[in-house]
Formats: sequence, C-alpha cells, structure tokens
Amino acid sequence: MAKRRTVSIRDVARESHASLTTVSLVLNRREGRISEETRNRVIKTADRLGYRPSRLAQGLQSQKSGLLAILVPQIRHAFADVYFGELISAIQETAAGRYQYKVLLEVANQDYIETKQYLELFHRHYIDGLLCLGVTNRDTYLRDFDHGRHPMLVVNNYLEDIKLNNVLCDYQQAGRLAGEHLVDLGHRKIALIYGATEVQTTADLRKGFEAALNRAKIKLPKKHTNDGLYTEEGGAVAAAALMKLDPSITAILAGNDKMAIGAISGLKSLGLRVPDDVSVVGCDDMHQAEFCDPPLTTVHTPLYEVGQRACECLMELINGQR
Amino acid sequence: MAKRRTVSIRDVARESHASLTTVSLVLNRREGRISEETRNRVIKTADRLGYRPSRLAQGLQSQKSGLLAILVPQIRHAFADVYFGELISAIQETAAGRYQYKVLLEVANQDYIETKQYLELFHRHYIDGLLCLGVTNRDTYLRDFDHGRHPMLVVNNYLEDIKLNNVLCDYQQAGRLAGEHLVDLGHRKIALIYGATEVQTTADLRKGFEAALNRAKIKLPKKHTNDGLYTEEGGAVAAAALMKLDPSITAILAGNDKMAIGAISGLKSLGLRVPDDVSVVGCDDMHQAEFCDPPLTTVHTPLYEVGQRACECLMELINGQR
DNA sequence: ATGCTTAGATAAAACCTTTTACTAGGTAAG
DNA sequence: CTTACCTAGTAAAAGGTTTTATCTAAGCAT
Repeated sequence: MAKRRTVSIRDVARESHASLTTVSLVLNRREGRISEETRNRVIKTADRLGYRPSRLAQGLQSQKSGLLAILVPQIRHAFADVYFGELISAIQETAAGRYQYKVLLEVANQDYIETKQYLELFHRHYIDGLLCLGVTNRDTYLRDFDHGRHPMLVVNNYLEDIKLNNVLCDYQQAGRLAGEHLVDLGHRKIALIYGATEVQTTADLRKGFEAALNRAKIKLPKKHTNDGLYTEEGGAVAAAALMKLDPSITAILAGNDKMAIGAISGLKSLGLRVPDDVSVVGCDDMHQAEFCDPPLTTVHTPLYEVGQRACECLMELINGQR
Repeated sequence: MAKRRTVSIRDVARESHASLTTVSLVLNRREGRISEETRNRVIKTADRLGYRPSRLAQGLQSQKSGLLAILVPQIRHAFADVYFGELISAIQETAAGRYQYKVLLEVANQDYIETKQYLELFHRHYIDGLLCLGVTNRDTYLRDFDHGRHPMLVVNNYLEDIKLNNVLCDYQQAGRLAGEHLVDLGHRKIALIYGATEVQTTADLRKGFEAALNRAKIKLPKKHTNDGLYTEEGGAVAAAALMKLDPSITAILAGNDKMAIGAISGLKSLGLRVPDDVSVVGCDDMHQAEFCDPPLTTVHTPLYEVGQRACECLMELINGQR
C-alpha cells in the first residue's frame, strides 16, 4: 500500500503560484474576487494534481459533519424489516439527492441508551441531525432532546408527554378507512390486532377504526382486540386467540402487514379459509402483500413520502429554519 | 438555539492548570507518563466541563474517519429488501459493537457511478472502508479498486475478471442441496428460476443444482430455466412461462425467496396447487418464508454470518492486516 | 561542583480548510 | 492634491486534536 501523501490545498497553492486563500476562493466559486487568468491557472493545477478537499478539515472548519443519523430500535435484525427499510430508502435518497448529505445507521440497544450515545453523536460532532424511527412511549430517553437544541425529528410517530418535532401520516384516517371498508362488506363481528399499546400511532389507528365501527353501531369489545407484537408470529398467535375467544368473528384488521400475514397463516392452521370464513385487512401496503394467498387487502400508508418529508424537515431544522 | 461554544481540550487544559499535551495524554490513557495527582485533576475538570473530543478534529489528526460505507445497487427502494437488510443488520451490529465504527449508507445510481462517488468517498476522507452489496458482472466500475489501495470488499458475490476481496457463502453447495432434496422427493422434471445471469453466485447455484440433477441422470434443459429478475413479479411470470413451455414440470428451485413467493403466486393463479402439483423451493431463508401458504421450503444461506465476517475482514484491511 | 538520569510536564508542529482583515496599486470624484 | 473606493490578492487566525521534540527540576553518582 503506497504511502502516497494526500494532496492538499497547500500543494495546489504552491504549484499554481497563488495563496491558499486564492485557491480556496476559486474552488468555492466565490465570484468576482479573482481574475479570470488566476482562476484558470488554479483550476488547471487542482485538476492536474487531482486535488480533493478533505471532508474532515472542511467539517472541522464549518462545524458541520454533513451527516445525519437514522436511529432504529433494536429488534431482531432491524434493517431486515420492510417498514424501516422503506423509510430508510426514502430518507437516504432524499438526503443524498437533494442535500448532498450522507446517512449514518444507528441501533438503539440497551447499552446505547444507557450511555446516551444518541447525545454523544451530537456532542462529538458526528452528525448534524437525527431521525428516530419506531419510537414508543417507553422511549423516555428522548426527553433529553426536548430543549430543542439538537436538530432531531421523530418519524411516523409521536410521544404524548414529550414535545418533539415529528412527521407522520394519519393513522386515524387509516383506521377509519379500514373500518368503513369492512362494514361496507357487511361484517358485524370485527376484531383488531394492534401492534403495541405504547405506540401512539397504533392508538390512533384504533381510535379511527373504532369510530368507524361505532358509526355503524358496532362495538369493539376488549375480547375483539389483541396484541400482535408487530411480528408475523405475534399475528398468528393473536388471530388464533381471538377466534378461540369468539368464533363468530368474520373480519380482522391488523395494525401492519406483517401481523396480517401472520394472522392469515394462523387462521389457516385452524382450518379456516381466508377470506371465505374470515377477512383480513392489513396496513402499510408492503410490496409483498400482493403475492400472498389470497392477495392481502391493505391500507396504503405513504411511508416513502413520510420519509422524504421527514428528511426535508430535518434539513430545515439543521439550516436553522423552523 | 443558544450559541454555546463547544468546550474544547483547550478549556480543560486552562481550567485544570495543565497543558494541552497533558490533558490529551491523560484522556487517551497513555499510562505511566503523568502523576496520579495531575491525572485526577484533569479527569475531574473534563467531567465537570462535560468535555467531549470532537470526532472531526480527531479524524483530521489521525486521518481516519471511523466510518465505513455500505454500497447497494439502485433497485426499487433498496433498503426495503430483506436480503440487503439482513446483511446490513449484520454489518452494522458488528461494526458498532466490536469496532466502534459507524456505518454509512450509499446507493449506486447512474450519476453516482458516472461521477465516481465511490472513489470520492475515499479521497475526501469520508470513509475508511467500503462494502459492496448486490454486485453483478455489469459493475465494471469496480475495476477502479483493483489496485487494492483502498480497503474494500465485495459481499456475498465476486467478479470473474476483476480481482477483489470478497466474502461469500457457498452457493454451489446450496444448489446441490436443493437439487438432492428435490431428487430425493422423487421429482424428475425439475426447473430453475435464476436471478440474473450476470451474478456469479447465481451461476454457482445453478452449477451445483445441475450437478446434483445430473448425478441422478436428470437434465436441466434450457426450457427448464428462466430469469426471475430477483423479484416477486419476475418469479410469478417466470413460473407461468415455464409451466406453459412444459406442463409436466413438478418442481421448481428459485434463486431466492422473493422469486419463490412470486412463483407460488404465479402457479396458483394458473390453477395449480402447491405443493401437490408443483413443489417450490426457495433460497435465502427469509423470515417471511415460514408464513407463506404453504410454508416455503428454503435453503438456508447464512447471510448474517456473511455480513459479520465481511465486516471483520474489512476492519482487518483497514488496520493494514491481510 | 559537575555531569547523568529520570519523572513530569510542555511548546510547537502537524493535520487541512475557510474566513477575516489587511495591503498595494490604481482610478474616480471632489 | 487629497480622499474615497475598487481590484486582485494575501497573511494570519480559527477550528480541535495528537504527537514529537524539548525543557525543567530533582535525585544521584562522581
């Protein structure tokens, strides 16, 4: 590995018989200060030497790292989850495409939270902004951000008692749409498999769903709801338990597509046919849903747009706009 | 937003009546050079002031960014893909846990490749190492790395004519296992839905698969193979086309689970029953596979381990070991 | 008293940029 | 002729760390 020293702005200055300042001004295209002749000479030299400004030095000077981080909870192989993946794709593409920002990946495990790594990220000038995904009410550590000193944003969720910036889609409406759909199909005994009670958007989904049912004079009693843990396994177990409790159920809304897929699998292993015996509706519109048997009916939530918008908002915060 | 200047090592030095050097030595626990008394004084002051060394300054000094990048191809919403997600999870966890390295996300779109951003990443000292995912033979731009000056690694793939470092699992064996399994079940008319011909590991899978069939005196003629584009849609179309060409096929191996799921969906919409009429075997062992109807038989490829190992190898390259 | 060693500490250089404040030389206005 | 201003350019500071080379005072042997 050849120990070739990296060419610095100093080298360009020397070789083009100009000062550091001049080179910097030319390369950052501050117009009007430098003569055409000098400009060309500098650019040519920089090209010849293959000069590339060091991001580290630039960052040190500007106190900006040009990086933002995405913080996801520690679930089993977090990034293999389609929900997070969709958001991450949106954020990465927006950050790279529109803002020349790069995206860092962080997982909030036990130790990470205890040692407050998420603050360290800012203090040590690793990042300029932070996006939090998959936030629940248990994530009280986010209170550390409520003074609003660091640009950060909660994506597709919010916390009841901590005031933070957030971008999300309307889960109440999603719940309402799903409810109306099932009612229109003539169902009267309808159940809900929710994700986790500590997630506000789940509460919203339920609220919208229940409101739609109530409008059709249908109740959503406790025995018609169950926790599916946001996983396929959980969905399967929850669906089976629901049917055992009340075999007359004819429709189920699941809080996300993973649980819906699990629920279908669980129902089938009970010998029930989907959708003939029980209808299942999901939520998220995963690409996979289309290839299930039967193709899953699902409420579209514009995750990609949410990610995009979140990234834009974060960049505004970073640039000091509201 | 309070304009509170960040506390630097200089402040710690002043407040603890010691020199910059002393503070630096203490904080980097170079043993033996500093008296116990001074050490304690410095540590206490640093604590009191809440001093945090700036990663940018450290990086500038050490010429290390403490970052590695993962480069994925530009497919539709790249990160919402379970295959990449699994690898990324493994890499992120290994990098953060064992090496205190952070992980950057990069997508290789047209413009990215044309402007050689992947080289820029190194030249501008953004990253110390690079992991390339989803590489195909068309990615000839990787030739830029063949002088081995920059620590980089191709993950779970390799290129025939460019010599690069890589870590991968044995797809020939995966193919062989799948082949033997289907032969053992008594199938004689067996088809293959491959991912993309330009991917070496796909070629390996096919080689192993064909070898296993040949050993049982079964041929794999051209009309028994088809391209599934690595997607669910592709798998569905490919499966339908195969059955149209030769309705006597009774088993299909798909190069990954997404295509397998698509194939099942395609077969069902032709009115065929799975597995009664046609068996389908996938490859990758996606978590989802278990909840398909019927539960998908799939060859386990140790993606998590591959990601882990890749990260370890990359760190060795970064640290100058082979 | 002189020289040698060592522990403890430090000044200064290096890493690479950007920005601020300044200079010299010229032109236009009063 | 003086003042003001413009142009093209530069020196130096600032940003925050680590490392190298140097310094000082004390202890000890000669």
